[in-house]
Formats: sequence, C-alpha cells, structure tokens
Amino acid sequence: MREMDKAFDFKTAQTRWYAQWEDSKIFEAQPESGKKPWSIVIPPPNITGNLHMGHALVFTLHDILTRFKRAQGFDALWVPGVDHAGIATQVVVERQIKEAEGKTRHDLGREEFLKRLWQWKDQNQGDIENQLRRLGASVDWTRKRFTMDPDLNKAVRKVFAAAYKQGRIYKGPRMIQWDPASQTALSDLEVKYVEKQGKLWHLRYPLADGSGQLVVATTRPETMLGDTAVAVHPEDERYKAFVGKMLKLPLTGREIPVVADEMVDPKFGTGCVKLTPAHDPNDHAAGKRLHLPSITVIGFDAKMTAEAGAAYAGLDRFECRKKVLADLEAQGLLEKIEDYTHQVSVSDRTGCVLEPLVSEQWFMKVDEAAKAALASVRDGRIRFTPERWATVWEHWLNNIQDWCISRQLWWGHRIPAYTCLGCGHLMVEEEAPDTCDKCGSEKLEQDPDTLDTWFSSALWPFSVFGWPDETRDLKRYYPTSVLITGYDILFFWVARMVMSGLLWTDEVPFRDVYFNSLVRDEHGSKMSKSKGNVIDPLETMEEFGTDALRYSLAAMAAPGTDISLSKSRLEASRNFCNKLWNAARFVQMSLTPDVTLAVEPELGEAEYWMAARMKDALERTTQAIEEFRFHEAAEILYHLVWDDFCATYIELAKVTLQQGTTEQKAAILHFLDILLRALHPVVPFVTEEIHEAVMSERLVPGEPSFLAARSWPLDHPMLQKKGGNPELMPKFQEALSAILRLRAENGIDPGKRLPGFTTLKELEVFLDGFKSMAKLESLSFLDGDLASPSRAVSVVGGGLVALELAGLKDPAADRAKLEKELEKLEKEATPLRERLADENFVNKAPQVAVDKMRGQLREKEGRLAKVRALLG
RNA sequence: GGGCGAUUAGCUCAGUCGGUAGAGCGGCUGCUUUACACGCAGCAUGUCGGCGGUUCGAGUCCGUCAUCGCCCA
Repeated sequence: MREMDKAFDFKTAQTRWYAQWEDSKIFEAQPESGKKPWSIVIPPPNITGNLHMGHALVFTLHDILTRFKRAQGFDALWVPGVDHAGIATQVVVERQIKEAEGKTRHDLGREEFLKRLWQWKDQNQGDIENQLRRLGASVDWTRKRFTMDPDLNKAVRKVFAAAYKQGRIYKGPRMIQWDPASQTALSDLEVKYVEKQGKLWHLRYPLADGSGQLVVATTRPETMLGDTAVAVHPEDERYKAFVGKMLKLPLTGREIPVVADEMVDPKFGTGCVKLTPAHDPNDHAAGKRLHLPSITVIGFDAKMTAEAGAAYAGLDRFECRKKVLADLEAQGLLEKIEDYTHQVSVSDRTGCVLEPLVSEQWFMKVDEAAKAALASVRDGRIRFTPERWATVWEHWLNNIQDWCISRQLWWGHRIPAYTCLGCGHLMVEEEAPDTCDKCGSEKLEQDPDTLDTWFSSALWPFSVFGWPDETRDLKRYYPTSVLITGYDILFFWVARMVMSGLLWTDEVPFRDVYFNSLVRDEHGSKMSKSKGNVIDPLETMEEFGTDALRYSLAAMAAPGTDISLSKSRLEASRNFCNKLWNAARFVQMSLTPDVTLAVEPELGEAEYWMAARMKDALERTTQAIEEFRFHEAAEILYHLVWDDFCATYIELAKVTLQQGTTEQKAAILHFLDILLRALHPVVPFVTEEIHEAVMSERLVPGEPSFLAARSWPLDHPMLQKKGGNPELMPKFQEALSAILRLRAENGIDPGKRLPGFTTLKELEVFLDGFKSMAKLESLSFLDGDLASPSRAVSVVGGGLVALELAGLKDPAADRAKLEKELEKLEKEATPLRERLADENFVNKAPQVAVDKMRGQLREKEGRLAKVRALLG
C-alpha cells in the first residue's frame, strides 16, 4: 500500500489518470450493453484557437453530467469534436502565410491553400484534444468528429440538395453585408454594431432648375456619388412643394428626383434623406418601393467603381470620403458639420467596417422551420435552463429573416451546385453530376463558394452519428439528452440546430438546453487580451490543480448569473481538495488490511447520524445535478465533506479508528468510499488518486478498479439503514460549541484540559469524543444546578454545560456575559411574542407556520428561564 | 427606441414554496491539539438599491424610479 503524501500533489495526480482511463475504454459508449442511453455532443471548439476559460466551464459541466450519468448506470456518451470555423480559420491562416512567406491565398492557389489549412487543422485539433484530456473530459474518442469529415460533408450535401429541391434554398441577388477584409458575404448575425464618434455632414443639393436647394444630412458622404433620389416625408410642409422636382446631384452632373416616402423621419437632420439604393439596406428597400435605379459606386474591394466617376474611381471608400468632402467644400456645397455618435456595422470576426452591397448569394428560407422551432419550446419538447431564454428565442424566431448561407471562402463545405458551361443550366445535387442533364455537356463547373460554418454546425447533433445513414449510433443516441452551451450562440447555433433537427429528422435534437454563464475576472469584468485580465485555464490547472479549477467553476455556476473567477476562489477549491485528501489519508493510516468494503459495517450513533447526513446530501446533490444546479451540488458536497465528515464524524470516530473492531472501521471506510464516488464527477483526479491509495486493495471482488467506472452511491446500503437517535447530534454539537466558546471567552489555553459538567444525559453516548473535542479532563453528569462561583456556565437547548475554571474565572465578566445573553434572548423572543399575540397572524397564517413559531418561542422561553435562574 | 438581467456582509456571490438572511474569501483574537497552517478554535459584519402596493407576514410577488450590464433595432 502506498503511503499518502502529507498534502495532495495535484500535479502528479492529474497526469497519471487520463491515459489509464482512456486505455481502459471506460469513456466509450456501450451500444450493446442494454443500458439506457444518455448522450451529449460537444459544442465543437473552433480550430482557430486554444481553449479558454469559457471552454473550461462548458466542458467541466459536460463532464460532471457525463460522469454522473455514467455512474448512474446509463450508457453515457459524450461525443467530442472540433469545428472548422470558416472565416476565422481562413483569416488566421492567410495572415500567417502572408507574414511568413509574403504570399496571398491567390498566389498559392486553392488546392495548395487548402492543403495548408488541413495541416493547420490537424495541429490545432491535436492541441485542443490534449487540452480536453488535461481537463479530464470523459469523452468517447473513438467517436470524435470534425465538421468537415467526409460523412459530415455528406450530411451537408444531402441537406443542401434536398432543401434546394424543396425550394427552401435559393440563389439570387440581394443586399447583403459584405466584409471587405475577408472578402465574403456575411449573415445578419455576423454583423456587430459598434458605437462610433462620427460626423453628420449637411450637403447642399441644388434644384435642377436653379430655383433653390435642399440640404441632406449623411454620415457617409462618399455614397452620394450613388444617390438616385432624395426623399422627404409626404406630410412635411417644408418640402411638399419640392416633391417631383429634380435635383442636380453635385460632383456627378446627374439629375435625381425628390420623392416622398413615409420612412423619412422629419425630425432627423434636415428632414431630407439622400437615397443610395446600392449601398444602404433602408435605401435599398426604399429604392425597390419607389422603383429607383441603383448605382453601385463601391466595389467588393471597398474601392470606388468606375460608376463613381473618373475623379473617384479606384479610391478607397474612406479616401474618397475626404475627396468628396473637399470637392463639395470647394463648390460651397458643404453646409455644416455636426459631431454625431452613430452605430457602425462591422464584421464580428475581422472588425472591418462592412459594406452593404447587392450581391448574388445563396439563401435559406427559415420561416417554416422557425415556426416549428418556436412550437418545440412552447410545448415543452425542449426545455431551457434558465427558462428566460425562451423569451429571447420567441422574439428572434418571430422576426427571422432568410439566412445568407454562401461565403466567398475556400475553407468550408463547398456548395454542391454545378453550372453547365455549355448551356448555363444550374444543377444542385448531393453527388457531383458527370453531365449536364439538360444538354449533356460534360463541362460542368462547381460553385466556387463555401457554406456558412453554422450550416454544418446546425446538423452536428445528428451528423456526428452518421446521418443520413440510419446507423446504430443514430438510432441509439439521437436525439441527444442535453445541450450545454453559451447563450451567445443561441441564434447562431441552438436555433439552427433545432430548426435543422425538426426539418431533417422530425425530432428535436436535444431535450434540454442549459445555457452556461460567462466567465469573468474577479471584479466581474469581461476577460480580454487588451485588458490583460485573462485567466488561462492551463496555467490555472498548473497553479491550483485541475480539480480546483473544475470545482471552482462548478461551485459558481449558478444558472443565469455570470461567474467571477478569482485566485482566492481557486485557492479555496484547492484547499477543499486537500481537505478531502487528508481525511482519506487519516482514514487510511488507521486501517488494517482486514478492513475492506466487503466487510459488513457495524453502525453506532455517530454512524447512523453520518449515514443520514450522507443520504440527505446525496439526494439533494442528485437532484441538483439533474436540474443543472451545479453550484448547489458543489456546495452540498463541500459541507458534507468538511463540516460533517471531517469536522464532526472523523473527530468522533478517532477512538474507533484506534481501537474499533474491523466492522466498526468498515463503516468509516464505506463513508469515505461514498464520498469519493459522489465527488468524482466534479473532482475526478483527486478522488481517483485517493481511491487507488485507499480502496484499490479493499474493493469487493468484481467491482471496477477505477473509481471512474464505479456507480453513483445514492443507493448504497449504508445510507438506507435506519436507527439511532437523530436528536443526539445537534445537542452534542451545541454543547460542544458552548464549551469551546466558554474556553475562548475565558482565555483558556487551548491545550489545557479542564473538568466539565452538564445536565445533558445525551452526551454520554459521545463521551470520549466530547471530552477529546472539548479538551475536557472529565465530564460529570449532574441534575439541576451546575452553577458555582468557580464555574463558567452556558445555557444550551435542553440543558446546561459548565466548565470548571478554578480561579481563572472573572465573576463580574461572567455576570455581564449572562446579562448580555439575556438581552439577546429577549430581543429574539419579543417579535415572536408579538406575532403570536396578533390575532390576524394566528387566524390567517397556515397552522404549520404558527406552530413553528410557537415552538421557537417555547425554546427561547426555556433558555430565558435558565439564564434568569443563573443570574439569581 | 424595444427587450432582458443585475443591485444582498469589506470583496465575489448563493438564497427553491412568501415564514423573518447564508457561503467562500477577506478582517480581528488565539493556537507547531499526534489527517490537514492548503489547518484548528473563537469573534465581528447587513435600511437585502430607493419609493409605493398586495399580504397576517416581502430579499422573494406587483408597480415605479435610479444605477450598471447585455441583447435586438
């Protein structure tokens, strides 16, 4: 048997176990086991980066649930994997190649560029997988997936082709958000609005007939080159006369009409709005309504086009702004400039200011699927935790727009659409056709674009199981049991998975969705590289231990509130692991080899109490985990270990540990075993390490040798035993703390043993423990009055305890203390008396509440009487 | 502009069914008590953001205001 170190060495423990677990295949699903399946799929991390604290949280919660369900006897499966993350990855790798070799992706060509991306993917996937192992994630590596695996690609092609044939996917020119930095279209969700200090420029547009002018206000003067009208509100008296007249658009010589439209806010700016249908979503809509022409003056490269005129063509849009303003100024057409704070749309990924442009893209209609998704939450097929996200869900799905799914990227699932170079016929097929089905030509060209990453992510809960093939895994593990993810991807991912699941599998993809919190720094600020307050999970695991990190995250994961992670919190968790370690060490040191889990334990009063506490704690823990209240589970177990097991039970059992029978000691061993099994899902390393040191040679034959493979201890026979007097322990604890308080109040040297007295016969049961914990030389049981000038006395529930101080006592201080106690008790009793004297309360409140209060008052009165008696 | 959330001990946060407020950390006092100083014993700490309402009773339910944060437009 290995001697346990004085302190838990987490660095050793957390490197020892994972490979052994993995080798023993205990994390692998057992489809043939006959157990009930339980499954969860990982929110696949992007291959662009390492795992951050947010991942550590999500995966810790995943692992707690998975280990818990596995222990409960489910065939638990956690499917791991990574996501290709189209834009993010392509941008990163492009930048890297540019820096290293000075080449663009076009220099390399599509094939070579993709080769590099796959290399990058392999490298990063490996890193991420190792980080998951470091965290202890009990995933089934035999089922790991990548969003661009061939069978997942097959699912994507299948869905795309089917949706196209159903008319759910269409291609067409529409105004989209274009990211000039990554050279691709984006969906509405990938647009971020940032507040910027800008200007509002007031521009003069003269009437064509020279009879006057209108002044328009704009934040983007460069777009004026593409204006095709100026709009005013139809009821705006100031401008009614202008409607229908023509304006001479400065710098272009073009004539544009003044039009009336309800969308104009007369109170904004001058009340005249320039319309640039080619470069603004609102203007685009207005242009369609009013049948205005659309002139594209900014290209996909964010430079001015030839349409902008020879003077501006080729200029960057922001350079052009300067020139346009200078030219207008020179012509006296710049009326005024105001400071103005406004929202600018930027790419969520690259931060580049987006350009709304009309472009030919692929879109997916989602209105029908959105209705189905709404219904699935409304009727409870999917439950959200916290529930309030259902409101946000409702709002978004009720206002959903068609989804732009094509991206002008090379990294991603290539769109399975083929154009015949012979006749121009477009074919969308799951498998690439050889010939044009219209003209028979063999010259076909696949659409160069790829799909939005979220298109494949949306299929993840079933594509990982081999859908569309009716695989064994699909039948067994789909729909999955739970989804755990951040609320920030409610729309991006959760909504799209639900819609896709309902559309393609006729099932909701998961029963429960738990939205985890955001991990912030110790002051509640968001972690960010620029603030320098990022706490790295790997460093944290090195400094405090993986278990400490996991415990901290679990303990703070109250649903719906963000987590403020601090060093002091991590220290507390590390201390907790060490506490457990030392309790186990102490037990182990006292056990002879004959004490094993096969020995039928013998229970005394302390054991009955401990068993009852454990049963209660485990019932509450089980329920807490099942309802995703991880923080509650962590807290219950913390107090069970520290307060009940260590501070009370082990202290009482010290005598047993030294002199007890094999059967008595077996009880202690069983308690420790139960604790290890209960704590394992949260802190797998320290518990497995203890399990090896203490249990490995004491297991019942046939029990798994790994703690990770053992069962949830709720049904443990020890916990079902009834017996003992449940009132003893509370009395013991109160008496003990009363004595300890008397010692402290009287400044007794902690090591000094003194004679004690009590009227509480119940203490007899725990005599040895009481004497040792209260540092008593002796304990005498007396009836009635314990008071004596040499003794300090304290009133406890149901009796008195006293300490012989023999000359160490200060009578005046003693009396003052009792008077203070009297005052305190009166203060507590008074409101109780008043409430009970109130007829309203007694008549209207439920009987239980009244009875409870009467009981409380009776208790206070009892103490009061005793204190008064002591005061004489 | 619309919606959501938060406001509780010095700090970070729990608080389920409305029954009279808790944890961790920190603070103070004292301890090399033979599992653990990553520990032990003891002590202190609250106008539960403000105001109003419902109720016998409100941290909890309703209304309103304030401050902060997030999402959407």
